[in-house]
Amino acid sequence: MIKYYTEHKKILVAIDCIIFGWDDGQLKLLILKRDFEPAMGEKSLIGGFVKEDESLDNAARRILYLLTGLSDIYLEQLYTYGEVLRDPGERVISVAYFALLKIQDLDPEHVRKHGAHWVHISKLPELIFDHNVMIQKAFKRLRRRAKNEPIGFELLPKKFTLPQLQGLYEEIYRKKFDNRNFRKKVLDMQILKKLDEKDKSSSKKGAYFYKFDKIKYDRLLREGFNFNL
Amino acid sequence: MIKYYTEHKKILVAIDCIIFGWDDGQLKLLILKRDFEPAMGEKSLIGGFVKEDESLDNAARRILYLLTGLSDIYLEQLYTYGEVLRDPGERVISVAYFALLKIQDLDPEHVRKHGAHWVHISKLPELIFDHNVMIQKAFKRLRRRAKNEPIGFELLPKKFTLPQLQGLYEEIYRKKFDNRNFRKKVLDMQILKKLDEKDKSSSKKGAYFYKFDKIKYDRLLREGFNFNL
DNA sequence: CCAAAAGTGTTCAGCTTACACCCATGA
DNA sequence: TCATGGGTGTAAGCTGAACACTTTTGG
Repeated sequence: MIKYYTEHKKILVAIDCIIFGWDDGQLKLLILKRDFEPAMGEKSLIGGFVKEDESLDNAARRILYLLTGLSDIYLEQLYTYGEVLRDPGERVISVAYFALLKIQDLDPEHVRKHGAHWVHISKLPELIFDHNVMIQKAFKRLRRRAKNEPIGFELLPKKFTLPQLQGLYEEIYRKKFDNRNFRKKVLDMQILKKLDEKDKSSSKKGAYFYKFDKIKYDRLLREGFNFNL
Repeated sequence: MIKYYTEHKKILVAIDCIIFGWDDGQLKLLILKRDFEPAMGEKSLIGGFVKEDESLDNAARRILYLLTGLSDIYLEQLYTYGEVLRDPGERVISVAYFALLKIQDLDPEHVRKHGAHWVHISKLPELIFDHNVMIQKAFKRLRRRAKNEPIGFELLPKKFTLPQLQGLYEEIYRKKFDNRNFRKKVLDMQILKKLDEKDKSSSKKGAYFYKFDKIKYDRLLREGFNFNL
């Protein structure tokens, strides 16, 4: 193969993943204790370097799979961080990815074995480099998406109750919603299937389970429908 | 300096700029005829490689300055394209930037000398690699921003008329707006200063010039105001 | 029987949209 | 004087926000 760009310098390219999960009524992030220099022992996002023969998206998927054992994670490129001195080890450009997963799909052992753990978004420690900045951006992206795309369902279990869904949104937007208005808006979209089953785990009366109806959602999309919460 | 990441491969990182301009009532893009291999002679976006000692943002500014002679351009990172085979010359990751400028600030000679020219967005030719995809994304970004941020004023001259502003928005959204509603909405935001001067170039009656009042806009922002059109 | 969470409708305000005519002026 | 583009107000519909009580049932 002829190389055309030989006069230009190459640069290390990394991936960092901001992974959101929803657990026990709380929005959490997956954080790692770094086991290599520089900054060994400090807290960081999950990351890795992009290989010569893989796309950015594939690199992100590989890194996520390595750490979670999951391959069907919601994944979206977030932003690329390229300050010259952002990594004290060497010049590294980092492409940040935004990921959502259902914590209950995860093998807790697998995660712990890799030194990762979940941290509530209000209790984030100081992370290395510009990782806290990345998280800020990811959180904004989460808010925008949650308003306009049905991505909340990527965090909840397949079967969820309306109080759970509302709790998730209240955590994402850090404010309370009126439950009558919230339920009305969600149900009016007609993208949820009500199940006969109830979740009795958090009340005596029990709350009906719902499922996100992706087929119907996709059909409505084609008809010009817009998700809006 | 100790190198920590020696086992990882480096990759070429490029910048590509999607540059919007507003001229003669039309939304245009700045396009280049490529003067190096591969794909010499084909049409492309303005681009270049990131140097070892410059940030991504600075690389984008450098490349824009080189081509336009301007340094106060609206500039925003758009997305990073990283398919392995996107550039047939070699593996290159490209960070796309989204830029807006006032065509009348530009020295037409300077631009022409570099082989660049403006193309109306509906008459875009086939560009190299994934550049057309980048433009699609940039156009979506433009639409989102134009709705929620006062970026239309980056494209218009300092003094502009309301019919001009409306024309710009109609071109961005490819649809007509009701002029009464449009004017009302814009003026209600109270971020335009009406001048005494009129533009008589496109009608006998003449249309009043306005200026975007950035000071006032910034003050309103701090008070929780949101631009919305 | 009672505590605790689930579920349910209506009203009002504000915003968006639709819509048509007069004004100023240069040619 | 007339053709051309600039400028103006109002009514109807829709959407978002506020608001309080009944239901269910395990303990």
